[in-house]
Amino acid sequence: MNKSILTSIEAQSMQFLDDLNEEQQKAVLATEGPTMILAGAGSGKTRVLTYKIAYLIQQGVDSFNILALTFTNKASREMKSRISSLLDNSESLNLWMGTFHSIFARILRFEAQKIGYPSNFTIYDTDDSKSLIKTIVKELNLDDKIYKPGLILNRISSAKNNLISAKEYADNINIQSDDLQSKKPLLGEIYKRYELRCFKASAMDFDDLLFKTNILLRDHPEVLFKYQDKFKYILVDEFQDTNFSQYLILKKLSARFENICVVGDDAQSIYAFRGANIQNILNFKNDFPDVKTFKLERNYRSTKNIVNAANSVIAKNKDQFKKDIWTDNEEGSKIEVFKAFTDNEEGLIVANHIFSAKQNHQLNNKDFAILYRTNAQSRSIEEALRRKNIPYRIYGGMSFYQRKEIKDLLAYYKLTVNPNDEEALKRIINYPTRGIGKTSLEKITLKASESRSSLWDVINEPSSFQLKISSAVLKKIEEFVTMIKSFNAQLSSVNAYKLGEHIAKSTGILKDLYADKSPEGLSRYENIHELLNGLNEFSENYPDQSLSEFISEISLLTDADNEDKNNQDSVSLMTIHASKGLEFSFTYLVGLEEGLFPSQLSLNSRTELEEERRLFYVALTRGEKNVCLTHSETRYRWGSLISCEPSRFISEIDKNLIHFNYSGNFYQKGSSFKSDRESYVKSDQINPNTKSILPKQKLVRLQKYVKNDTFKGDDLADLKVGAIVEHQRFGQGEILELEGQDSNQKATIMFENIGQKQLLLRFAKLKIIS
DNA sequence: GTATTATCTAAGTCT
DNA sequence: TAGATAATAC
Repeated sequence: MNKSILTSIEAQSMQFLDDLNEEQQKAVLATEGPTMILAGAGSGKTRVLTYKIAYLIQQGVDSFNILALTFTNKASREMKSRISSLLDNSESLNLWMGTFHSIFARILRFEAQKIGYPSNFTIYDTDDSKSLIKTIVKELNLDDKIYKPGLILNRISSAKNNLISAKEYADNINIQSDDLQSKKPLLGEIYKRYELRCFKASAMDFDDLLFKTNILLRDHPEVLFKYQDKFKYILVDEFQDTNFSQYLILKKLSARFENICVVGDDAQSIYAFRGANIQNILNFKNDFPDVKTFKLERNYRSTKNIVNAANSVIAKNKDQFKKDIWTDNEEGSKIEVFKAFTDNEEGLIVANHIFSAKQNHQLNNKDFAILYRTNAQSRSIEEALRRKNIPYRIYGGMSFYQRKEIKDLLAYYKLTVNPNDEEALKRIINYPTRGIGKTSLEKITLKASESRSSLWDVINEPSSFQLKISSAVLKKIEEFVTMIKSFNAQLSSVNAYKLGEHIAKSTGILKDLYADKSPEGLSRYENIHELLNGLNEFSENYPDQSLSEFISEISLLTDADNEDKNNQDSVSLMTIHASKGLEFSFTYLVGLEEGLFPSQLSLNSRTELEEERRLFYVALTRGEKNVCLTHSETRYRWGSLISCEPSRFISEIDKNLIHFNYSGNFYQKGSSFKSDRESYVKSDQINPNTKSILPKQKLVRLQKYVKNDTFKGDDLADLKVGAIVEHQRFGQGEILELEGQDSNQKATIMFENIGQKQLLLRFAKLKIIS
């Protein structure tokens, strides 16, 4: 071997390692065999993963043989680009890197036939799943107040995450008695039907992507062998948040080479509710007895005060691994606490604090983050930021792809790709309205379930199902089918953007939204264009990919994956869950109140309360320089005002590390806080350039009112206020008021027996009595 | 079948 | 409060 090449490689690897501390280096160098890296918050675990992959490639491992599972697709993009710059080549593009869901969706598409699915299967989101469950509950004539779709989906989801099939679920005696006790004995039956319907619709839900992968690897040894051989090195980020289903996939895939490296922090496990299991860390030690373990305990992110405050909180949890997180960073300022009287005031306090911190510390908006427990809390914060003219961006919440207009257009795309997609079909068969209404759809659904066919089968050949529908409607159905077929025929021949645009135009969606000139209508129209722009971008980047690939791409996007298009400098608003892995110079934690954080629903059990505490730990450790906590004495919930106690988590922070920005006893209400409060509220001046913060809904109502109120007095038909008229059904009455003109003229009539009614004269057949 | 209005009920976190 | 559903009118 040429010695000079070897030394240059060695020199390069040395360069790598120089960026890492000793423990990180050891973790990177341990490439062979199972390794577990327990990495505290801010200890540079992403860095270790990135360097480890770069090191592997540099050591001659083919990048095609590396599988890396990250928590978001964005994280994977960032990691890839960092690896590229470390290696100064484009090898990272060949890596199999992404979220569990997107990686295994990709594999499932490739191997779909083996488990009886077509490769163009669609992915049902939560709304689709709930809607399907709802139909099933209705079909079984069950009470949807007992069989709530959301709860049922949770139950099915956790079954799937524990690899319990519908049949196993229904046959299991323990589960049966559980469900009987909760008065839902037919859950197993619903699960069975749900599975069948998903299969008929060629659809998989989120959990299926993992569940079916397990089935695939279990029932097809040759497939398992193929991927075992392919993924010679497997790396997993955020291992503490993997569930049993994911763990089993990892275990199977790594069984041959056992080159598996997992990175995680039990203190940051916050997804138990979707099946994540800290026990996986323990299982890992059992399943891979010769595992090498590394601990990263040095925090590079936060000040001493923040690190110690977080440590003092997490120490209250009984269930945890011993760790000693420390930092060499400056001491920094104490955790600050502010109290507000209302949730709106809480928003103002935060907005004002950001406003002055920005000036005092010369910071940009993007150095600030406001974190909350529930998405609903963002509203009052947003309003305050708008008043202070501080640009912000919300991550999560009602995400772009969940909007009605977007889902409508996407449903057309989905149906084009997979006509069996029942939820997509139901969504758009009568949107824009084409005269195929509820009754017709019910008839079609009935025929479909009678013959165990898909809705598409029925409408595709109505005659062979003896569908009893008027010929006029039948014709409309036929037109609809022809339209979808024509889209489908263009799938492989026409560019994705061209076809997508064609669909938006020819179905009338664009026209329909264009016609709506209300503020919401306008924004819906813009949203459709945004989707089309995204599609166009996709088409330009991947010219040979069809609409089909676009659909599968976006159905697994996390909200954190969406890049800020304008790359604006803005304050980040998100739930604590969404903030995992991120860091911000100034972090605000709002709504620290009992019943909100910790959540009311977590107070029943220690395990759930401990998860809330870990969540608080995650939140605290996002902050680099400064962490502010706020709580409010009152808060609107379900439209009514409730009073709130400060969260127990505030008092769990070491007293020496926290500063209450209101004098007097913390638990004493009222007090001299008032002066603080006044100074905050006073300094808030409404910027005249800021748009009205009147809710959109109200604006619309106002416009409607103005439009209809053009009182013109009597018009055609000689009808006057005070005239006595007779109506076919309502009998005699007196005209109290007339409004509108021509064909829109409307009369308010007081009928003798029925009382006051408003009728459109165009429709109401009235005889004039006097 | 469609459009408007009235009533109900729900918001915990995410793929 | 606000979105979803049921009721109502044509």
